[in-house]
Amino acid sequence: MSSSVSESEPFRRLPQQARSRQRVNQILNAAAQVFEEVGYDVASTELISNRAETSIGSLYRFFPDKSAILYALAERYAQQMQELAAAKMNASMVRQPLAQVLSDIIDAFDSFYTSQPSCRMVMLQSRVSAEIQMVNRQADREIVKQIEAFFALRQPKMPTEQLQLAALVSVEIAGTLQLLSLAQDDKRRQQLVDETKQVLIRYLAPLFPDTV
Amino acid sequence: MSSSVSESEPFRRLPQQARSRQRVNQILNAAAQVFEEVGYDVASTELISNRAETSIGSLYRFFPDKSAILYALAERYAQQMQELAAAKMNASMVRQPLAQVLSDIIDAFDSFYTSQPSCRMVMLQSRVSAEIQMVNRQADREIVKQIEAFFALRQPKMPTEQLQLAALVSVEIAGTLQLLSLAQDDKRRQQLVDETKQVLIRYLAPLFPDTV
Amino acid sequence: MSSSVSESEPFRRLPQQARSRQRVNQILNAAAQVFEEVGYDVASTELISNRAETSIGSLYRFFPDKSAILYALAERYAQQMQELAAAKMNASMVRQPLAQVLSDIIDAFDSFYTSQPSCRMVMLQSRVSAEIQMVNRQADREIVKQIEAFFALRQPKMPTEQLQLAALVSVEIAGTLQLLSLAQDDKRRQQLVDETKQVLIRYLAPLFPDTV
Amino acid sequence: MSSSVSESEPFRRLPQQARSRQRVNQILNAAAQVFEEVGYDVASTELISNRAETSIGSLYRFFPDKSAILYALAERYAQQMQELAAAKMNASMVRQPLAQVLSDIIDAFDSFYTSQPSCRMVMLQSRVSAEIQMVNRQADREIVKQIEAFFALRQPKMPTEQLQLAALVSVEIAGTLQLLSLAQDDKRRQQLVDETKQVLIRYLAPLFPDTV
DNA sequence: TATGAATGAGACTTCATTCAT
DNA sequence: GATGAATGAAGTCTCATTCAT
Repeated sequence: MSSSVSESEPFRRLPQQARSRQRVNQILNAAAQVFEEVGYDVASTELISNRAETSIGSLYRFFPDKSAILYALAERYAQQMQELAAAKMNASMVRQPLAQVLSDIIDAFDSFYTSQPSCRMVMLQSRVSAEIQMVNRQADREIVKQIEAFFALRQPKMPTEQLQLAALVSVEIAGTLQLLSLAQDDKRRQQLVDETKQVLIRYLAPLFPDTV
Repeated sequence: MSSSVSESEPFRRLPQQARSRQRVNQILNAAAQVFEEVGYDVASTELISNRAETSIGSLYRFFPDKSAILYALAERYAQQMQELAAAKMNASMVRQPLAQVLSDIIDAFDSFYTSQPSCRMVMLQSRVSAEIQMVNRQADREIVKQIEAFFALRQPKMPTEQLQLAALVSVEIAGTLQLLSLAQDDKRRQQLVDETKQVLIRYLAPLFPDTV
Repeated sequence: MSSSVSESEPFRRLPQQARSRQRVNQILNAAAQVFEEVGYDVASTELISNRAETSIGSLYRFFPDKSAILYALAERYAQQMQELAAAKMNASMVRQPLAQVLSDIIDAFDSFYTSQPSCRMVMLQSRVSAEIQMVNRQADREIVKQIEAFFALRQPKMPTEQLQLAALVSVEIAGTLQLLSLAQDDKRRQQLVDETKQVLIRYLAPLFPDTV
Repeated sequence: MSSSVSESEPFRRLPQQARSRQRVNQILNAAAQVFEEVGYDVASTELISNRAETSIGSLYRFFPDKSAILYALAERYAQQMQELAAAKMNASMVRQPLAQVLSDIIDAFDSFYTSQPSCRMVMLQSRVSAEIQMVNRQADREIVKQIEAFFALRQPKMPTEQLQLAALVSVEIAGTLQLLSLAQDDKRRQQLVDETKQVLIRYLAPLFPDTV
């Protein structure tokens, strides 16, 4: 079985891992599509593996069960968002006006969500599932921490607890309004994006009085 | 069939309706418990009917399928919340300071959620399910309209669209932060409740300059 | 409950029975319709009782279970056919040519079946059900006996066993071809009716050489 | 998926097909037994899969629902009968006396039915079910066509319509009498078999005057 | 390692039948 | 007697997961 191809393929050391990673991504991409199209509950593992052009057996090689796919997907999106946040909220932006930074990051997230239509459903569903299983998704915490760190740079004297709270509340607000905006038509979505900026600015301005 | 006995025995229908309503409530209460305990997906109609001390057949007499129970429950909660909002935001409160009204209503919702532990899960899950089925839950819209009307009383000159947007955004923010707060310990929850008030006041104050 | 109408209805002795009979007929008529429309298996007792404008409880007052309705219906049809056969095959027809008698009776049955569209399904289904339960429907036997008796009149010297066999075979043939004919369009049905006459004449002629 | 492995391992598909076919046959054989023992309605798919020593899931991999099993079984029997008819009624028998050919084929069918006790029930039930669903079973038509072709060989000048009618009527008569005979004890069954031959000979003789 | 046939627990649902009113 | 809500056994079928090839 394996002997018939043993000489024909030159490189095999690294590709092993690379192919696994590729396979995982195929599956995640397929799952993202399928979850978006029919919802998590209705999506069957068979449908996902078909869409990924793999077998169901391969799917289970990489994911212990169906929910693991959802979580991995949520993790992947969360990581991408974290990178986005990192790019827009790093130390070099500390001197920028807060309104500018917020506006930029919210626009960036809007672009991201818009270009990843499945993200919305994955986020919603993984949130509900995580709730039920009382799982605290690590990636979510990360982004909050990042923003907290950014806030700390701007207001070093503020107590950690308050920084944390502000970061958490900001992320939560931005998250829901974002999710809400994605269900609307384009005009309405833009309104909601703008309103999100307003909400956050007004909320945060008193906390960062000299850097707005 | 039902018309042929109309002259005799005036209250035959009524008791039946009452019993039906009671049965429906038994089932909804049981479902609320079960959904909270094990989550919507894991909850089986059999488990719900057992918990309701009814037969599975009776359950299916009143609800076409499991999701119908979820929606009915969400509807019931939504209606209760609507009544809560109506009580706290009626015309007689127009002259009260906005901060006061907001604080009261947020506290009221906090009490409500706290006393109805299943509400959170039901809201989360029905939101996700509704998303998938693109169902726009009427009850959700109602509460937004109510708040919009309240805002209109305080700022009659504001364009409808802006009123709408402010109401929607406010409801959405209060909703998530509430949901978030319920997952926390008591101290943290109180912090989040207070922060919710802050967020909304700061967001709404510029829109209602003379009535804060 | 029963006191409120006790004086208003004058006659009550006989009507008791008469009403029962009427109720039974309502149910049988409804069942005939429903069986024809959706088939025996799919027909639910609730649907039948609704169609009969009675309650399901009443239905079960008169029939111990669902199959009893089918059998009662089959019995009713069988009895009607028996009467038909009796009318067309009595002693006064012994001197008529056999071909004439056969033709008349087959036409009579054709009219009967055509006017009772549900008969076909009832006969088919009750036959299968009876097969399974190894029930020998009495009414079926009756009609065979009747024809046997008629044959005996025309050929007194023929052994009973042969008479029986001829009667059974004739009834069976006429039955299937009839049932087959009813599934065809009008022209084809007439062809089959005519062919049925041919088959039986040719089969029976040698048995009744001097009375064809 | 299936194309990417086409070059290696030439018989991967074949064994699978063979196993599938075997599995299908297991299920059909089990179903035949079960249908005969308890009747179609009472037979459950679970019972069938147990009897087939398979899982219910496998059963549903091959058959969409219970009725599909019945139809497949009916189809299988019909095909076997067709082959039987083909063997007994081919062109080489055209010069044989018709009485001989009929006798042979009726005996052959009698042996077939006797050796396949479930056949009777399946035929009866599938006929009723097909009636209800207005399905015209192809296999039934085939055998009629075959006999029609055989008749045409013997009487080329007879109009097609008459050939068709004669074939249909013959099949129908042989079918019922066969089915009837199977419900009888051995002696009676033989009588009915003989009588079936008589009926058909007398019916067909005038149509094929020079080849009886 | 990849495959996909096989598994079977368990979900949803129906409907014949009962029985309190 | 009549009613129809209630019952729950039993059915059909799905799908996450396993495992032989």
